[in-house]
Amino acid sequence: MRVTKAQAQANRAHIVATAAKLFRERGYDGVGVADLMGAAGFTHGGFYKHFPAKADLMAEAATCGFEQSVEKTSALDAPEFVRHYLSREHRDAPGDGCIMAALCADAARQPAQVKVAFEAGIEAMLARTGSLRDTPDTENTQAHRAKRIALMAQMIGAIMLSRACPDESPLTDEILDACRTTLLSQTASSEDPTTTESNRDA
Amino acid sequence: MRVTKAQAQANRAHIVATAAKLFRERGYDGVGVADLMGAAGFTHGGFYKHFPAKADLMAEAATCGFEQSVEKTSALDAPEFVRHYLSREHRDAPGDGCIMAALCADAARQPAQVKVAFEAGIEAMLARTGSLRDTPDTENTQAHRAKRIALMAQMIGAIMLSRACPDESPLTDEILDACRTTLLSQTASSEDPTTTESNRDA
DNA sequence: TGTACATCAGTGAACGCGCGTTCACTGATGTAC
DNA sequence: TGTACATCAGTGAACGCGCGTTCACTGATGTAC
Repeated sequence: MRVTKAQAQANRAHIVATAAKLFRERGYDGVGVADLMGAAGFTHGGFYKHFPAKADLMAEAATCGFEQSVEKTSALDAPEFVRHYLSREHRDAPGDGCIMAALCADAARQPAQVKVAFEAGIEAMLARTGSLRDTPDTENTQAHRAKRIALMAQMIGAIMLSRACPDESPLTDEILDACRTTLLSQTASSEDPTTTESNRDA
Repeated sequence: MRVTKAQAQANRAHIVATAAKLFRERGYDGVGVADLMGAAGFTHGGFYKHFPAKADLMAEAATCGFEQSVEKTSALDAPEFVRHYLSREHRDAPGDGCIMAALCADAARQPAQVKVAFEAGIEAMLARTGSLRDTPDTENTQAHRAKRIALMAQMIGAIMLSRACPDESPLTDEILDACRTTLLSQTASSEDPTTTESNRDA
């Protein structure tokens, strides 16, 4: 049953991408190796032809997840980014959403290789928020870096809090709305006031 | 080996408190029933004399964790709260820290009873941040509730991001410092400018 | 280009282990008289 | 207050199960001649 070198490489990438999604949906402990390989269309035994251990896949899947996020974000300006991030769609689809909002608590309890991947990914996301569409070059300074960190922390915290509430709880939407309104009024105060406050959709 | 009714009640409370700490340190999946009962000074078999299942303890431990947080916070004013929450001490001691920062990602994947406990706890914490020491009554309005939600989200996100970085990474401190500085300059802009910016200790 | 052999991606049974939960048992506590 | 019996908190062995990982095996791919 040997397979082309190119095919093997593609299969490996497919396993990583599948893991990146499943881990975000169910957490690192919520996805077994057999689960994962089945979802990717293989049997579990082959796993160790690609990865020394599950923890190594966690680290690679994290890197993959950050790359996806950076890519998805690349065409947005700052208010679009906030609205997209703090949408109900994002909250309800962790598997396709931000890896930080889904897994950073899990990552904190994982071995070094996973945390190193998170550190690099967080740096990449910070760089990305510093170069969103229409961002003036003056914002790419050390002083504004602190503000971007605070922005990211708030959005991640909002999604996580929102997800921790029962689906039918009014709090779950209120948290997203409150943070979106707060952030947009801060952002837009220096430019276009029409895009703030009243915008409560996705 | 039967035990006084009062003693049994005390033992039960001790198990819940032990769980509240261990869950925050290692996550719900990181603490087994035998682990937990051992840490509380019992053997595992007795667990089911107190709780129908592990998930029920998770919910009770969550309620207990929120109560602890509300209590600890009761004597602080707003800047003290921010400084305390975003300290290195808090980041490095999740077992004694905020349950939201430690477990809200885990809670999002747990059964309804756990998420209901989180919802109630989040409400309680929101009420608490609305009545910190020296808070003017004017802040206890619907409009300020949104700001308090945004504040909480940011602080929770900051601790989680910080914990996801490797211990020796410069990012882990930078995240706390950036969020503390940003929040204190917002808070203090309307009162005392001397307590802002330069304060980089716990 | 054709043949012979080594490689190795993927298979599926098997491993030891720890998990949540159950159960028969113990013996001090609580209760009924 | 004293006695007889029921209750039940806590014990520790046992349950089935799914976990991460290992291994002998397969057979198409890659390579050496």
